[in-house]
Parts: sequence; structure tokens; C-alpha cells
Amino acid sequence: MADLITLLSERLAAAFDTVAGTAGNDPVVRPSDRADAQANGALPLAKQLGRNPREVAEAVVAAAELDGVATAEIAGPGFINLTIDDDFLGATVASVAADERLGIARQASRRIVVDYSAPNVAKEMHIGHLRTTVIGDAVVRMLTFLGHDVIRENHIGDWGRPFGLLIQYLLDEAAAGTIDLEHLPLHALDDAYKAANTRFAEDPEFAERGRARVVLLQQRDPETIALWTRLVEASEDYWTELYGKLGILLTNDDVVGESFYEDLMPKVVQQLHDAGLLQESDGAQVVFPPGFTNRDGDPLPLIVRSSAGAFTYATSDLACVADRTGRLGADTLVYVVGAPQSQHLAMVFAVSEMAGWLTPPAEAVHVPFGNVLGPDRKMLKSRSGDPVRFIDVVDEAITRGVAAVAEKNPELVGDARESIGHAVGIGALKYFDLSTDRIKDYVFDWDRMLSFDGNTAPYLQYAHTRICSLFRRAEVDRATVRSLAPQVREPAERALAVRLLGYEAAVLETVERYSPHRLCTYLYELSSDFTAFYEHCPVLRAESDEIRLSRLALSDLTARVLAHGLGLLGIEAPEQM
RNA sequence: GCUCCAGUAGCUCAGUCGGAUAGAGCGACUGCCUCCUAAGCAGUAGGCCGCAGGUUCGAUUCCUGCCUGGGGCGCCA
Repeated sequence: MADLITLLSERLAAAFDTVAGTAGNDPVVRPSDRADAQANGALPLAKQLGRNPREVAEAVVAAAELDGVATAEIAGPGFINLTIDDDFLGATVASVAADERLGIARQASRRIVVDYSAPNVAKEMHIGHLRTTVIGDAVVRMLTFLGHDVIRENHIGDWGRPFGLLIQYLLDEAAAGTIDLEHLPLHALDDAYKAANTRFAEDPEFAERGRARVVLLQQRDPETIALWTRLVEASEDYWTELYGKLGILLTNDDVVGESFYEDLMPKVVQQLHDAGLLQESDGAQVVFPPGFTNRDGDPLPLIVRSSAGAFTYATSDLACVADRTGRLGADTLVYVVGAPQSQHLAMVFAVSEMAGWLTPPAEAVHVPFGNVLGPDRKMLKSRSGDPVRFIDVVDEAITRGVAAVAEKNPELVGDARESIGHAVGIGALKYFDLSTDRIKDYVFDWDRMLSFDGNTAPYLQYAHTRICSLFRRAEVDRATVRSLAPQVREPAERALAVRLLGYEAAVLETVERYSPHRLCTYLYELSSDFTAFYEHCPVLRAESDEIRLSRLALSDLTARVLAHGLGLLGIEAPEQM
């Protein structure tokens, strides 16, 4: 435990209890711009005791055991400003540097299913898949690092009427000789998917054959399933390519599509019936979870079987919950799904609890996010008005990253330019998405995301490369500086050291709220602190060997935290750029 | 109509469990490279924290109401 806030809180809590004469008082220690930290707890305590706040603060300081840790000073109406002792600061930094986990302990392991990305078979992924994919992947990486048993699930759309229609369309076209079933690239499937829907609406004979094909699919007719399987495989190949370029952990092993839940849905409905939760409403089988109302103020149903007898996406989502807590034994279900699904998921979770599929302490969490907007502040569209293809965005990010690297550092050529440019471009794309509060919409802007100034991936990556460059020039093995306690004297050194010790809190806070932008903000502040340090404190030309090594130690830990933090976000940290 | 989310500098965004003088980046203006990567650093200017009440020693933060924008509200997923 290297977190200064926690450490100071513990030290001061005892003093607060002594002064208050009661237990459990909160010292309210917070980061401060006037000291390394400040304790605000004396003000409410004074109020409670009916005493003067400054007197209370003084009594607390007198009772506090801070020797060798920090000095305290009363300021203003009763704030306690805390300044960490330089030696203690250096020693604490050293304890983090000696730890491969950078001071972050493993948590009590939970089994956590993270549901993210969720593309559709035979359809292009579009810009709408960017956020769920990137945020979900960062969440997976962070939870895994904290020691949890994380199960990635890619809940693909692979079943139901659209696929019956698509298959019938493909068979018709193959018979007419306009399509080669042996050669079905994804863009052709995407076209066919749309064409099948159009033909369904316009051609009654096709509509009839299509419906029949839907039934054959449901019945798992071998010929139909054979073609369906190829559609799925073609789509998986496509996703694999995209995820590979983007650096996403999802693989085909993580695919659990709607088709998987097909068999479970009758059981789900049966269990709802057995539990007495099922009601008939306008010919549909529904559950009314308490607390949800429709536009007329009447109870709002979750429809698990339509009046036509079909299962709905609600049924499939319920089956999903039951499967994840049941078969997989998950404690926590995380859904990285857009904000518009908020009510739907809340209802699914509510019904799951009613049915006993989601029993505390098991919990389901919706991690919602806003939209990616175009310059007109509306949903991002391509010039033609079609949705922007995800793969095009990924490719353009790489192209722009390579171009940026080529421009800034012409000496980098060949494979190095390509791979570093890739890391910069993809990093920029991901970081731009992750660095704003996920609940808000953001305006997509290539220039800003690839800027080397401000809160961007290239800025962070550059800070990292500067440190790597220092070590190349110093000809010092980085591992050798990890066992020494840096001297922390200069303001820029202190600021950097204090920031380094905040990494644990930043990560824990980020995970607790499933808000990657908190980690981004931390890493940006760390980079800023480092560049200020780099500017004001000569490293290689320090006045003594001792200070040189000390500053190399601070630099090394900074680079490790940067690379590690970026890694948790799914972003690479090249050694040069 | 009900409900969820958002509203902070000209622009793009942070702001932790209620703490002191609300912070960055861009843009504007000033300085700083014979010196570890100037892809940078230091500084200046720029604010009705949507509006109005309330709670509190203290409110951008919590509560209520309103305004603006977006989403959701029975058989699509």
C-alpha cells in the first residue's frame, strides 16, 4: 500500500478519534494544490463538538503520529495541510519501483463476464461498434490485472429471421448464377443482407420462401445450417482481422451468439411460468417487473414471447443472464452496451432477480456510453450518408499514425516506421475514445486525436519514448535503478514522486466506476509532471552521480507506469517514435 | 405526458466522498534551444460552473423546480 491518501488517512484517523472521543471519524484526506495532501475533517468535527475548528485541527495535529512521514500545518478555517517528508517519499517510491505490480495488489478474485463489441454476422461493423469494443477491452484488461477471472463474451447477432432471409437470398442468387457460394467476402454478404430485406418487402414469392427458410434454420436443416455456418465463419475471419489490427483481446473462442441461447429460451420461459411471474398481455407472454411504467403510466412489460409465439431479444438476454450466473458461475456481469439500452437492461436485470438467476451478491452492471458524433454534432455518417465502416476508421488511423511518425521523425524508416506508426495511430484512436467520460457523446476529430499536445495518446507515448531515450544515452540498465530510493528535493521531483504514488488509486477508481477516462487523466497528468521534471531537472547532466541515478530511478518508474497504464487501456508504448 | 442522461473559458474537455483562489489542451498573446528529442517548458488573457430556490460553517458537487439538447417508454435487436 503506497497510496499516500490512504496512508495519511490511517495515521490521522486515530488522532481524530482521540480528539472526538469516538471511533470511526473520517479525516477527509484529499489531494491538495497547496500541499501534498490536506485533511478537511477538523471542520465537520468542530461543528459536531461545538468547538473552534482551528483548535480541533491543532488538537488533531498534536495527537497525530506523523513522525518520519509528514509534517502538518493548520491553514484557513481549519484545514490541515500535509507535506510528506522527502525521505519517506523517496522510500515509498522505491517500494513501488521494487514491485512488479507497481504497488497494486491483486483483489479478491471474482468471476466476471464482460459482454462487449457484439457485431452482427454478415454485416459490416460500423463506427457504432467502436466504443463498446474499445471500452470493453480496456475494462477486461484492468479487471484481469486486478486478479479477477474474466470471461470475455462477444454476443454476436447470428440468429433469427434476418439470417433465414439472407440464406434464401443467397441460394436464389447462386441458382441464378449471380453469386458464388464458394466465395463470399464480407462486403458481399453485407450487400446481400440488405438486398434480402428489400426483396422480402417487395417480392411476395420471395417473402414466402424466406419465411420457410427461417423455419428451416430454426429446425437446423442441414443444408441451411451448412450455409449459415459459412456465414458465421466468414464473419469471424473478418472480425479477427479487425480485432487484430485494433489490438482487441477478443477471439473466436469468446463468441457466444444468439444461436447459443436458442435452446435455453424455452426453459427460461418455462421457469418464469413456474415461478408464477408470467402473464398474458395482448396475446403475448410477459413479465411485469415492479417500478417500470409506460407512457400511459401503466406497468411496463418485458415481453418474453410475442403474440406470434416468437421469443424476443428480452428472452435471449434473460437466457444470457441465467447462463452466465448458472453455467459459468459468474459473480458479476458487465454489459458494455450503449446508453439507449439502459431501461431494457434494467428490466432484464430486474426480472432475472425475480426469477432467481441473479441473486445477490451476484450483480449485473450496465456500463453505458454515448455516441460518436460528426462535426455537425449528429451521429457520425460517411459522406454518402451511410454509416462509417469500422474497418475504414481503423485503417485510416493506422495510415495517419504512420504519416505522423514519418513527418515527425523522418529517420525512422521501414518496418519500424510501420509498426510505430501503427501503435501511434491505433493508440490515438483508442485513447480519444477512452479519454472522455464515456457517458457523454464526443465529436470525432482526427487532428485532435493525433495531436502531440494535450491529453492524447501520442503525447503520452512521446513522454514514454523520451525516458527510453534517456536510458539509451545513459547506458544504464533500467533494472539497476529499481532498488534505490530516489532523492526527492526539487519541486518537480516531488510533484512527480507524489503523482507516481497515485497510480494505484487511479487504477482502482477507474475499475470501480468502469470509467477508463479516469486512468487517462491520471496518465496525462503523470506525463505533464514528467515533462516538467525533465525540463527543470537535468538527468544525464545532473550535478552528481547520486542525483543522476536518483533521477534515472524516477524516470524509470514513470516509464513503467506509463507503459503499464497504457497497456491497461489496450495501447502500446513504443520505445521510440 | 412519464422517465434516464447531458449542460463548466471562444473551441474540445477534466474536476475524487461537499472544502480554500474551479483546472488542462487548442486558439490568442509573452518569454525560453551553443544544453538529455522545442513532438517540449514557463507565463498572460479568457468563467453567471444552464437558471432559480433549498440544505450546509462551506455547493460545480447534495435536494427541489424550471430551461435547453439527446435517449427510452409492448411484441425489431
